[in-house]
Amino acid sequence: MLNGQKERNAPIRRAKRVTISDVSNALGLTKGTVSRALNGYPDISDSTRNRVRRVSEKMGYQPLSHAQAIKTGRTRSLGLVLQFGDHDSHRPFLADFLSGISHGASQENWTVTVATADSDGDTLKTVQQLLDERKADGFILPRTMTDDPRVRLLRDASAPFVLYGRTRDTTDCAWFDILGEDAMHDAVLRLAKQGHERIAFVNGGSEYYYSVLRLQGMLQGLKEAGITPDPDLIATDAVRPEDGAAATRQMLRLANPPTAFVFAVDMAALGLYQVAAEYGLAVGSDLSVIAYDGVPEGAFATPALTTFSVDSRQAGERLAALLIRRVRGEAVQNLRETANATLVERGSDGPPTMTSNHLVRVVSAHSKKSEYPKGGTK
Amino acid sequence: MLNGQKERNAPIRRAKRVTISDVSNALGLTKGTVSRALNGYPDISDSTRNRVRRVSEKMGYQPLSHAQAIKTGRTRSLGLVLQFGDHDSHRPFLADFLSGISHGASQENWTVTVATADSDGDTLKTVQQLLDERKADGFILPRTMTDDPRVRLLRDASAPFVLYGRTRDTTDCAWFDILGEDAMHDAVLRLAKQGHERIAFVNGGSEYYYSVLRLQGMLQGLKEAGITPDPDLIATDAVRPEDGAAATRQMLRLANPPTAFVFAVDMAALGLYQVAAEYGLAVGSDLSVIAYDGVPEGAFATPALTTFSVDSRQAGERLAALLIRRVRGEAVQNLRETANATLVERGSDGPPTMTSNHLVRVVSAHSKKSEYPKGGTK
DNA sequence: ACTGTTGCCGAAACCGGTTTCGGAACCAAC
DNA sequence: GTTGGTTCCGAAACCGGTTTCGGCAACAGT
Repeated sequence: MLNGQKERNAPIRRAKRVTISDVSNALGLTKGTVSRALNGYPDISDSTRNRVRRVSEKMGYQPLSHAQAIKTGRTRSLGLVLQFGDHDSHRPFLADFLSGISHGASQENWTVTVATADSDGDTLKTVQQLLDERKADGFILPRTMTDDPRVRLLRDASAPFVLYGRTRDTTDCAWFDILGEDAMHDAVLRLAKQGHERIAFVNGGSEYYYSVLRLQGMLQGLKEAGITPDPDLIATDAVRPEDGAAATRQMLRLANPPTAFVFAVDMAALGLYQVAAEYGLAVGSDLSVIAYDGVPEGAFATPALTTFSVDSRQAGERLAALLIRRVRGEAVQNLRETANATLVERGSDGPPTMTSNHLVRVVSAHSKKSEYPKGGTK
Repeated sequence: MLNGQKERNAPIRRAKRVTISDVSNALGLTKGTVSRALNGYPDISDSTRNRVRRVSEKMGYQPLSHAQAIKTGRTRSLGLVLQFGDHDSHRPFLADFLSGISHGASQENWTVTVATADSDGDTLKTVQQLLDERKADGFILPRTMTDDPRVRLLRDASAPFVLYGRTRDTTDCAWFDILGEDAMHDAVLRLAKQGHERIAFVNGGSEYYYSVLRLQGMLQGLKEAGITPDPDLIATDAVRPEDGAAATRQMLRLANPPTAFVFAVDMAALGLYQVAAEYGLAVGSDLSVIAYDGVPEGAFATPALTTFSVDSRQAGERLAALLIRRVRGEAVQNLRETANATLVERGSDGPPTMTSNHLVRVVSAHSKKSEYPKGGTK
């Protein structure tokens, strides 16, 4: 679609910039020479190069990125396509994440172009468009899936990108990721040490690769704690409170319910609180829960949610740095970093106050009771 | 600072685009003519113009914004500089807000460039830089202050901008805003109707213009309810839970404490919950509270916070549309829109269970008691 | 029939950079 | 004193558009 007809624009009066010609005139050189000097071409003598650098710095010369782009195709801007859909995904971290990206970008005098989409297809379309319009030189891909169509698209277009998260096929992939598997592992061991023997795991969206990893970490933790995994105590695809509540409810109705829960996602874990209230169970004693993400909402729950918090700002900053290096041609093998989530100990976990056997009686008692009155939360 | 030397770039293989020359060749016209035809110059015959439009559409021609920018100075991108500082400001709404902006921008084939800053000075510097580098044709200014330096900067540079919020000096200002004053007014009347007679108001950051407006709305509400305002029941600069807690605590210790609170900011209102727990007061009955913003955290408090929710996505979308029209030269007088917040009735308000006199006894009893044990929240 | 207008388009300059190409100057070697 | 090879810079083309200017053809006026 062409942008319509009579789009007559108002003039923007802006301070006139110092151009490369200004610099070259001041130096008595041609603009071609100045350009080559500044861009590190080898056929410029050191003395001239230094002279050019000094003068252009003094004159405050800054090349106009879109003027360079016309020849180079590069804009010095990184693209970020956020997909907001059904569940709130990265909503809570967004501010920090963006702040980190922007900070990392501006370090190198780059900018950030963001766009949003509301479906996978929409996201791909948007990425493609940004690429076509040269509005982004490369992309940061948050929330990577096990098999990610964005990766396929960009790989095929041989356009630079960097993942926030990992993925199955790592060909051409650079990434930054938090070791969620380690966090899950630690969470299980912590609960086991507190005396829990029935530990449930409620995983996040199964399309995301982090789910694969976190499950692995959890299972490894169980193994080290000497607990045999029980398939009934593993749920998937819980990302919203409702999902978490459903999973919790189902597991509590087992003949041998868990006394502790590990959630792969904070927001899902918040659903447990609601179910606990329904059954009259105290979170942090009757029922323990540890989750992952560090969303602000967790701090406002009572008791506050023990969680593994990720530093989204750092993630953003590292991703920006990595992507810039990627655009500049560095090999992906050098561009893979990880970091750890940090445990925030709060009040939602602790030694169990009842055994699984005791718990099952409380739950069933409540179930019978609530068949008559319309079981309220209060 | 010049971007260093040997920044040798990797080639990006990208689908080759159809350029204006391709189109002009196909038509047997010069590229100048094609350009003028597409951009609505009057010296092109209707028949030619239509022919050009048809063919370029069929060929999928899309002008490269940075190629146009080199001559026009415009990139078709709107700038958004987010300031994250001390308190979390727009953190919770950011996702929706961005989504709205991005959506509004892409409607007209524009893009969004975002940057972040962590102080007022930093923000101004960033805006200036984006302007200098032509990375943004105009700016969306969220959280406008009564006297906003960003407005002064952009006004002086005669660069287009649009406010999210209003400000004192409206010269050259276009805006979109939510009528927070109406919300505050309605909140007061609602509480008054429930039977409250002592109604406190805890305002937000006093540098923001919304505080001026919301206070006005609140006072108007009191007036209509026939309640004389009490200066002791008005606090300011509460934007975080701690701030709200402090204000609440102070007012509860008055000889004649309020039974209801209106908060200008949700996050501050969450602090009241903590203080209520300290004093053993039940929110929603012993103490009523209504706030404003609609942050997700409010839904997770118990009881859930009654609040006036703002549609940030809509705000973003409208702002983008307004800014684009502004860049295209439309007069600011046509570019001023407002909308209303919508009341979300939840459990944090209701008829008072005690009079102010009764309340004061509960509070003082608790104060004495808590001098001995180390007063815990639990 | 001669002269102004007007409508419409081509030609060419321009925007601010990058990149290719060629040649002048200098040096060393034979 | 040629020749050959480097080193280093100027000249000019180029990128993909926009905008100014001028001129040709058609039309109207007298």
